[in-house]
Amino acid sequence: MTPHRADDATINARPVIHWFRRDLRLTDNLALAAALETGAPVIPLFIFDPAILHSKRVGAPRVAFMRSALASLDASLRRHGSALLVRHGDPRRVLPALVEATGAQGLYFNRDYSPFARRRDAEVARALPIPTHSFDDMLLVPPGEATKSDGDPYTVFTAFQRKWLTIPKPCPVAPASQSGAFDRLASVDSPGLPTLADLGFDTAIETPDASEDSAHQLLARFLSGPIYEYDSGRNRLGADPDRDPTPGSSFLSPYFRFGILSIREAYEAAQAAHGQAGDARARKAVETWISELAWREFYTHILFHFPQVKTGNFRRAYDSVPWRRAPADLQAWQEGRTGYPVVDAAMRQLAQTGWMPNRARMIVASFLTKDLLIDWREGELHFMQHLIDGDLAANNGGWQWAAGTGTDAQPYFRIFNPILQGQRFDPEGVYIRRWVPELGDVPATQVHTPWASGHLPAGYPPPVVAHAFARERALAAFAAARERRPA
DNA sequence: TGAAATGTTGGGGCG
DNA sequence: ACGCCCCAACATTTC
Repeated sequence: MTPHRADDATINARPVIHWFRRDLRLTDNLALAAALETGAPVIPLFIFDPAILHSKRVGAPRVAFMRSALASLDASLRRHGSALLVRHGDPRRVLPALVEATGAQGLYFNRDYSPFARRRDAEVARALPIPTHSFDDMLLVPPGEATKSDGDPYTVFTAFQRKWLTIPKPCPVAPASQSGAFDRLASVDSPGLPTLADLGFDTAIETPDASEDSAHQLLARFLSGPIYEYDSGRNRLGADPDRDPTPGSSFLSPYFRFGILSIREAYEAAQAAHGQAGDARARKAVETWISELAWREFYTHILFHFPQVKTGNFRRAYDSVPWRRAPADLQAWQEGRTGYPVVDAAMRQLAQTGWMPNRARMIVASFLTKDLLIDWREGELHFMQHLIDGDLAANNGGWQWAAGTGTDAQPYFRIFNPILQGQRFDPEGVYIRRWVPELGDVPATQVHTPWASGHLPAGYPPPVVAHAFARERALAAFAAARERRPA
């Protein structure tokens, strides 16, 4: 390392700020690395924005998970002789004040492509007297870089992915080049993190540890075997999380959501796994997992190019679907009391853990939008309030896909049968019994249709609606909407 | 990353 | 042995 010269010290006296947002890690963080490379002291900053914290889409589970990530980040920074500087308020006011107080000469952050964040960041840049430096860190391919030959964004996933796969992906920042650079972190006098109660959330579920180490452990375990069976494993709802915490899913989504794990690192690791796969089937499984990364990028691009999907159907043909206002049914779904065991198991897992496997998400989304004919926005909101990985773009995309209203959505007549889905993906009823204790003694032959035995176990409700009836009702409602306004 | 309805085929029971 | 029917198993179409 080159010794500092005196004039460097003078130049470098004025610090720069790294503003952490959805990149809560020190490893392979583009904006942070760039800030450190300036040679100036780097002030690591996080801002709790009440506008986000108190929005109806934000719930205690995700805030608790994020707080865990911040605590871990703060601890890491303290090991480097620094600390996370925490501020509360509107960044458009907090940042100018902080720049004034510290004499900072630059602001560094990684881009967030959501409509809210883009507007905020533009206004922040306008409000500051110093240059801002932003980076494409969150995605392997940023919005605008995977478009059709005429420049239009893709709205069909398979076409998007074909293109996405051909685009060279960035490599992780070499860790060695950074390790010494952490010496540049400014010493920060921070009172420490607010508690959940300080942030206005009284109770919260127990969340997974949100440290970078935990993310790396999950990734390593997933790569050690499950990734080679991912395409079937992700559908096994009943795998035992005590014996195998990452049975079929990677469980990395909450870590990607907050940038606790670098997407470049994960992609590079998956590419390596692909090269080491034993046979074509294993290679295909790895490709399936990589395509989930592509889905994440696809939906981020979709929200970027079509911000109106946040509140409206991507396919306007379904604008007149007569969604039912059925508060009791909605509540039964939210609380896992629909009388359909696999639906109830999944909804209770969500309430208790803040997470669900993707298969379960598809099942409960189909049930809400098709069987109950309740507006996908209700489901999207509930998911955002409970999911620790809740992300506007991915969640919205997933819900509109399930409802049939989205980009490249499944056709409206694809209606999941909650009994068959349970039998297929939880054949022994292990998943159901884990989350629905009332069904603990029901044998596998009855566990998906507990009403069929003639007497329901105490405390477990009869089906909220008969699936065969509900299916016909949904088909008629969607078909009528299409007829009123063809696609 | 559907499910149900409808169509086709072929084995086997039976008169 | 033959024709008839039933129906499981699979394929195709429809929503």
